[in-house]
Amino acid sequence: MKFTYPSELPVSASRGEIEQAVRSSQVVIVSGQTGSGKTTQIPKILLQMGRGSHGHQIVHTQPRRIAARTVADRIAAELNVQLGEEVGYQVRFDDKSSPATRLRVVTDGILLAQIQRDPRLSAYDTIVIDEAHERSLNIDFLLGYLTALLPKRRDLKLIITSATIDSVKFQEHFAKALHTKVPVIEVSGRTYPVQTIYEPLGSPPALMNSVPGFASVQLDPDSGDPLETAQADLPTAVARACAELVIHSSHSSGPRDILVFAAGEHDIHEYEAALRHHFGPRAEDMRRADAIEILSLYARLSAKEQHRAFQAHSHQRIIIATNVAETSLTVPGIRYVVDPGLARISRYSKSAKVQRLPIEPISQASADQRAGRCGRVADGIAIRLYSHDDYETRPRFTEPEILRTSLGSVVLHMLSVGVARTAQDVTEFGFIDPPDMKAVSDGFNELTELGAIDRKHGEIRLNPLGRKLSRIPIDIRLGRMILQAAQTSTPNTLAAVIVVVAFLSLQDPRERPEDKHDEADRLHARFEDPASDFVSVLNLWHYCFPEGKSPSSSALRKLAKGEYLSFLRLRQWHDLYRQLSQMCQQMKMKVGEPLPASGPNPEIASLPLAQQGRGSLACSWDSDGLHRAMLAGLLSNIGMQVITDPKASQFAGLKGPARAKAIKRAQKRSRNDYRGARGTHFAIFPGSAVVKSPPSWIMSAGLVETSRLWARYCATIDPVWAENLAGDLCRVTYAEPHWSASKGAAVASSTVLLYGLPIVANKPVLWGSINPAEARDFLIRQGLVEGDIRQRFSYDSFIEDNRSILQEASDEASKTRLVSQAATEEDLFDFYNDRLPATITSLAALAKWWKGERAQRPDFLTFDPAQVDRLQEREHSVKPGDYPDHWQTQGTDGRPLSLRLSYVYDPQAKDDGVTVHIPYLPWAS
DNA sequence: GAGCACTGC
Repeated sequence: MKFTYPSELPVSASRGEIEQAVRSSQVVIVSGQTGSGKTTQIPKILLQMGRGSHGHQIVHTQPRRIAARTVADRIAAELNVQLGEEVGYQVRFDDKSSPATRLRVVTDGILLAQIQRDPRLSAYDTIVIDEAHERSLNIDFLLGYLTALLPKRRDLKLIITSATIDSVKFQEHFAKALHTKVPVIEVSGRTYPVQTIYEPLGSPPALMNSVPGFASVQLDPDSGDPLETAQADLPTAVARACAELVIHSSHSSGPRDILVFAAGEHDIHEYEAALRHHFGPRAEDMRRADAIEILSLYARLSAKEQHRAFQAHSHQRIIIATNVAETSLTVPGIRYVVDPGLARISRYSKSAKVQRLPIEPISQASADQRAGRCGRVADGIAIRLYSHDDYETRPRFTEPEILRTSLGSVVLHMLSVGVARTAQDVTEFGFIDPPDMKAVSDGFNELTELGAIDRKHGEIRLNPLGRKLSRIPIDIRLGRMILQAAQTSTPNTLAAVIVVVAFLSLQDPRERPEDKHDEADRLHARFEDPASDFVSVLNLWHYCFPEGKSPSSSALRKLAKGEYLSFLRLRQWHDLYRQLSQMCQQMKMKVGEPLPASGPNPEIASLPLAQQGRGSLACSWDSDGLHRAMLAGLLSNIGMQVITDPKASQFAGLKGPARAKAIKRAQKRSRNDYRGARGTHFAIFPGSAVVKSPPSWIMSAGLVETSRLWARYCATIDPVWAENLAGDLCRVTYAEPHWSASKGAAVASSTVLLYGLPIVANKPVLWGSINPAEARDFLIRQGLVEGDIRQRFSYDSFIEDNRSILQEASDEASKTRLVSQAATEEDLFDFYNDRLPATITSLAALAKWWKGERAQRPDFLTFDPAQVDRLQEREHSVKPGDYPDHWQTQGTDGRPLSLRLSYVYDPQAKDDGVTVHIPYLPWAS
């Protein structure tokens, strides 16, 4: 290794200071703007100091994969070593490191994952967290974890690099937590000055006014709009700012491209239309000498379309971009920036528990970052389309992500590493900005919904499912689907679920180029399944990866090109599928093959690369199994269709065909309206195939609120599936309890509610069982729905005694109580006793028979005679999904044996859950 | 009838 430090990089001058700080302190903060060279030079300084040796490494984290690769590449080149030897990198699917590696550049997610295996991070003696000011969930978790770890590992050094303004916050945090001095080393940037100009809506053209003689310059000779035109809206304000900058550029030399920031795709189109209107032929005819090329840039664009912004070009350019251009992508040659000051920010709604994407004013830090994008090649100018006062009143920083997302995965991670056992542990963990109690308890609730945790005496612990879940490197809801699929007996269902889960964790590989929407839609429609977007996904998979194998790169590239699919994302999809299925195999799950549901769709069969002969294969996984497994992760994303007929008054002003058309549209719209969990309302996203004929019940993989609450990918479900999966999340209400002479039983109508949705409605319940799932099951299975049970229970007296009370009970709660009391153990006993096979003469035989019953009905309470003593405890808390029972049989000694379980409604119980008293009496007659 | 950007054992 050869250590040289380019003298033109500002950080080189601070080398001595940095070395000194790292020697004397455990935590060092290096702050500096882009271009200071801190990212590449600091690791070199550390290596030269001798860190990253004696069996320990230096780990350097980057927020993005590409960055991790390129940083490692550049450092290796500067040190003149082979990449993968002393300097290596590790990102998902790609590990270029060796035993000789002393410096490992990784994404922050990789380091986070390593904590699980190696909680003390003993592989490292130095950790560099780069770009800490981005404050992503991963970075905040890492910094929080390291806050707790550093006192236990005095030999471990932490270097944080960040933008200047954030460094104070990091310094204060670590100084306070570790009771030491935390040096901050300021490194100047190597950027050009940027002039910031404020032009709020309706104001005169400030840039031109600052240049004598320009005030009356025409925006463009062809459009005839003078610059003074008061701009009432953002698109015209954007156009005027660009016009000013174009004029400015014509009077100066050097780069002249303009970067316009927009909040989203919709805004991009609006700005583009305004710009084309203003620049007229100059924006159309690229053969003109003064042509202006208008491009857009956002993440969902195809690779080819994105690439255009980075290609060399001769004419002036205006690039309209979303936030991708703020941090992830650096557009070269930008001299000017136009910043309307808005962005879509992801927020988590605490009341509705859904993700929201509102358009909000950006923070000062974000505005400065945007302005900084034009100072990289020459003196720049940034025009802000809001006032200086507006800027001053904005928040200093964008709220860190940890305060804006659901915390389920953070909590899961903390439980699995063992740093938290209560919600308080989480809020008191060393986070720089600790989330509040409400957000944390929501995180715990999410884990409860997924069945990942058990609560005991105020302490929360991961159960086996939760422990497995924490090992699966994907979103926890998606991980839950995998674990559920692993439990189902149908072969190959797990493989199908993995295909879908992998799809859902990546960007959709289906592309829709702006000018070819229709053709792309038409081609993609071949894969559509009208009832489930997830089956569509599988159809796409079978088309792209017949036989489950990835075709050669060139074949896949060719296929992708003609089908409006992204080659890169298809490959990522396949990579992730492989990673997940290998992992499942390691966790001893039977994966199988994701074979087509029912042979190829005839449409698909006619396509060139289609797998012929699939039709002869029997269905290898069942569609119900796939959807049931997925539902385990999506319980709070179910929706019930609400049809409200449009009112005539809505069409009062319309006549004839126009009226008919409006009514039809309103009717269609009214069918796409769903009541979701916790009183929310949502609609199927127009891109989903399910929207064409909205089913009465759906589940959705992802609810996001923008213009309204949209369900992105959907599938039809049978809501009854949710009942067993939800367990004690379900609430049961009873109505109309009465004595039915024909059925010979107390009968009530029960409704099972999940998050306020009636997943099982108006089902008759016999004996007022508190477990309507069982009762319903019984009624159907035993053919008792129409009621042929002879009246032989001892209900008469109970009903006689309580008839008036039952009829008078007005509120649901008291009805519930009464009906529950109606279920006495005698009734259960009689019923079951009648069904016991005569051959049973001992508890062991009873258990055997019972086991057979359970095989068919897996939610039965486990009954093991060996555990009988345990049941003698006076009180047990039993989930409604469990099935306590009541048995009597004869022992080998001829004496009757009985296990009696009875329900007792407990009005004192805080939850709607039911406390069950289980007196166990091996009867001695 | 239309959604910001990242990331993982």
